[in-house]
Amino acid sequence: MAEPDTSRLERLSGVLKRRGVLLPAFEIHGGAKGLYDFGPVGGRLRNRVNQTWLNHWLSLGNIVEISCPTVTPYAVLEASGHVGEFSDFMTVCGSCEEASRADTLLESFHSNPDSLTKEQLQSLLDQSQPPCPACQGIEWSEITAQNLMFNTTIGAGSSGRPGFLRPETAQGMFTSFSALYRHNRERLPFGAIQVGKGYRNEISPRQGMIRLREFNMAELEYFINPHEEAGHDFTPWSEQQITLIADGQGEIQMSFKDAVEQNVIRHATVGYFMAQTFDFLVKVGIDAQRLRFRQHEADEMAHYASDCWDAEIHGSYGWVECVGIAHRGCYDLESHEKATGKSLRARREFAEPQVIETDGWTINGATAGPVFRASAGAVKAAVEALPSTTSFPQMLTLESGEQVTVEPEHVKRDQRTETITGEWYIPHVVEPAFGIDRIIWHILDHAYDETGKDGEEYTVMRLSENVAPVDYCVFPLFEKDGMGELAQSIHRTLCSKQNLVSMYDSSGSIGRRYARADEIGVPKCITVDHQSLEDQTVTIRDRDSGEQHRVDIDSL
RNA sequence: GCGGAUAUGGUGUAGUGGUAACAUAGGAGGUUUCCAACCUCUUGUCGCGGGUUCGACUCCCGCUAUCCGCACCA
Repeated sequence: MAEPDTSRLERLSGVLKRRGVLLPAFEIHGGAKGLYDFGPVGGRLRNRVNQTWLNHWLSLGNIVEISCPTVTPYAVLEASGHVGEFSDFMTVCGSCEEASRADTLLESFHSNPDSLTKEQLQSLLDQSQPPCPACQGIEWSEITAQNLMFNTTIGAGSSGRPGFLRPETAQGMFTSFSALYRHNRERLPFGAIQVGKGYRNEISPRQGMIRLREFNMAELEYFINPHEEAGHDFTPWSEQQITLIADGQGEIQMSFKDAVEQNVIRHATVGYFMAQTFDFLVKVGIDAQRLRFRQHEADEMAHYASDCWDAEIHGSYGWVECVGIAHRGCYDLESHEKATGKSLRARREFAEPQVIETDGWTINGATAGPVFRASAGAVKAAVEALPSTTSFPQMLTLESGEQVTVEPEHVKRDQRTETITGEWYIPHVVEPAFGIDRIIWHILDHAYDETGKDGEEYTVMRLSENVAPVDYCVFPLFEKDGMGELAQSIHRTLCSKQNLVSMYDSSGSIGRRYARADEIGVPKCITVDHQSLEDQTVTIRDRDSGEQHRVDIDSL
């Protein structure tokens, strides 16, 4: 692997800033850490990547797009576990003032300090006095909770409710489950996708686009019935060898199909979405040779997850996690169900209806109720536990220890046959979560090519046509004899077409204009020359080959 | 969050206690029959806030941001 080339990184960042792709946000006010603008070129690029992502998943046929608020009530994120998970308990060294995480300090004093409450951590810290990793001091300040989510108040004054800016889009998909389930005619599997902003108040954002405080994310929540075999078709990827870093096996090369069959990938749906993710990333211009999937080790995974893989892309910052694909079990829906008491379940019918025969006794409410009053419920439970052969009157000892005599008129025979045709279950979820900014960074990183054209420095952004921010540049060879007017009219015709962006450029020599177009990755340049005026044809130049061919204006 | 370095046109750099230079880029015009050519004209800059000083881009302090280590990264 090549050494990180920092000067290439600097030149790339320079191009991105100069050409309006990525810029530090609010720079005239001094800038803000971890916040970036997508400029006039980058904004379009981001949109194209988002659109390609949406189309990629919508094409599967059972996936719908939704959009949920970024402002999220406290209770939602408390139920999801984020309030707990996103809090770090910090303590500060008394001698060198270095801040440390309390659970990290206490790792050698407890098997799982992450699971302790703030109070437990405090008392363990006081007892064990771990040395400061920076200065070996053992004096520690009181533990404080630091939350990595942005706090806000929803509403004003005393009626305001606490809330957060969402740290991920996923919770909206879970809280909307009932609407999604109904929309999908109450049939699983189905998925919901959403692209949008997420927020994490990182202590120390670094490395440009890699760790941001506000970021673009795209998530799919795919709801499945755990009682059903997944049955995915992996033949489209059968020739494709993928680099996998499997838990305990190191780096291996194999196809998705083999990985699933050999249980390296532990769930077929996870494998299927890994394959789909691979296709998406290649589609938007990620170099397949610099893409790998890394499995989370057992202790790295959230406790409820059964398998989790990260798609990692190699670029100027080394290998960076850009997509996480996790089998989350029923954790999320169950958490919201517990917190709200609302059912977030799907129905499955049994292959064979279950017949339950009941033969026993129950109380006659009209007679037993007035007699036993407050104990009537307990009497009912005791009577229903009796075998059908019991005869009355009968002395019973209730759970409370109270003794009662149940007379024949207090009871009636209960003989029923119940047929249960199915059950309500909590669906399982497979979640591919994409860090769009990180992917865009790597698209640019992989596309950025410094060629030594005629011994001079020359840069080309070899962006995929699927995501290129500008589709066409239209140039008049010279702005005279009507060439400018013809080029303008072609430019406007192209712009009026859906999902097409064209740029008109007439300043500077033709070579300079090609160079400008190459630098922002315009795939095709159209040039109007003298011949165009005579026979209504133009030349089209291909960015990567530099070759030109002549076509009719009407065929554009 | 801690330590170190840095901050000058759009970009990359030079430089000075008396308000700034070079390259490149941008605009207008000219020239040119297709890959950053050339000529003329032109636009635009000392991160922010204090202090010292007659005067601060320059010296001092604070802040912010960037880069590099350390720590952190569900």
